[in-house]
Amino acid sequence: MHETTPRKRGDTRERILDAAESAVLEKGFASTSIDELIAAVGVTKSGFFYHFKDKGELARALLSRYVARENVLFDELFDRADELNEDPLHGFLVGLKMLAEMLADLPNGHPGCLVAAYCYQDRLFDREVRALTRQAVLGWRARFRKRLEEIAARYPMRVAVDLDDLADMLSVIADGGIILSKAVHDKDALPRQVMLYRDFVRTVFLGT
Amino acid sequence: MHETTPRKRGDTRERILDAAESAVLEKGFASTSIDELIAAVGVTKSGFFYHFKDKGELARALLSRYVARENVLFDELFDRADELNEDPLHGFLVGLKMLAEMLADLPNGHPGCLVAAYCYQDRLFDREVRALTRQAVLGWRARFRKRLEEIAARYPMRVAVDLDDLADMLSVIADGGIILSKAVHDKDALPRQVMLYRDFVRTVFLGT
DNA sequence: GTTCAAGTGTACTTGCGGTACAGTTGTGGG
DNA sequence: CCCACAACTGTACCGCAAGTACACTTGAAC
Repeated sequence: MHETTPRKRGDTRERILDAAESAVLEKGFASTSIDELIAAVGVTKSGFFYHFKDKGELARALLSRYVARENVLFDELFDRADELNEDPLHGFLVGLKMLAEMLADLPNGHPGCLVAAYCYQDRLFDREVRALTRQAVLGWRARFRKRLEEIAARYPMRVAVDLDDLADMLSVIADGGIILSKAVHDKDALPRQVMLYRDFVRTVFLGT
Repeated sequence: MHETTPRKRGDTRERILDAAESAVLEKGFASTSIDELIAAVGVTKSGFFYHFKDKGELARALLSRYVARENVLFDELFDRADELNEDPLHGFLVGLKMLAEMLADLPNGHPGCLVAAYCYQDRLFDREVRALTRQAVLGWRARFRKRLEEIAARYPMRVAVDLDDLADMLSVIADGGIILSKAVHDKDALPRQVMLYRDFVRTVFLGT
């Protein structure tokens, strides 16, 4: 009855990561101070360094957790969409609509993509972190490419596009849409862009 | 024969901005130290503070210059495309192709978008800077929406999309494509995404 | 009732961002 | 010719944050 045996209440480590994630997305990694994190969490500096040997280890842990969570989220969302739909195209279109609705339901808009944040500060990080961001994006490409191949096996392509590019386009729309939403202070801009991507996918396989 | 009367050779201020721009795009604003900028340019700290009263003023000047340059670039590129083509749709499609080619010709890939970098560090900046990023993105929306309206006046829309969203999508593709390119270390990913956007625009107005 | 994970407390070093301000230099105008 | 001004240089300083070191405490599990 143990396995991990955390401690009394909600892992301090996780709460440090929570505080760090939102701070990094608002101000960047360099200007997120350890002092502010420990103040937010209510732990001492020694407590912080007990969990992370230095700031670099925090960066790695933050990104790993983020990527793992995103993958779980995509798994659940598109699996759920597929349960409602036999056809791979309509399953994907339903999944995209669910994604847009989920994004629209976020009360303060999407907080930001850590991979994007890290890309714009990549000289701060070691090769391990850079490899992780690369693998994350390539993982999303592989994930969506697989789905697009299943669709292309049943539907003729009305517009000649490369499936890797079309798969990448969803990450591109997500990251670009987040920036758009943040820049114009319109949280609905991101879900609208996802729906536009959905229109494109539908048109590619079903025509106009 | 003066007007601005700079000084002997190439404005120091411009060279500071050059150094700052590439540093900010690689490491973020906070971790771009004034010391590294003055070392790169060959000026003293006092020299720096002669041109910028503090780091915030550097941030403002950097962004203003960036946005102004981007606008000039878009003006020139799409004006040139229109000269080659009477039709607004084909002019836009030619412009997008020229944009993709220009991006593909960058030897080290696109260095990054300052607006995107600032969005992911926006708590570092004052309201003036945030207003500038907002106006920049809204300006791009207005620019491309105007072109899309000219197209829509002559071509029926085969796919029902909002023109503001379709206009925004180009900024989204650019910013997201830059992140994709940086993340996977493939400089050609960005121009391919621009071409994919072009495919979408063509399909919206010409069908499959 | 001891052991171990999960911390606390205190003290210190280093480096950077930023401030302040007086002094210097080259060039063009009167 | 020299003076004014833009464009710097030199020096000195402050406060904050990252990171180090290490001795100590506490609560739960076995």
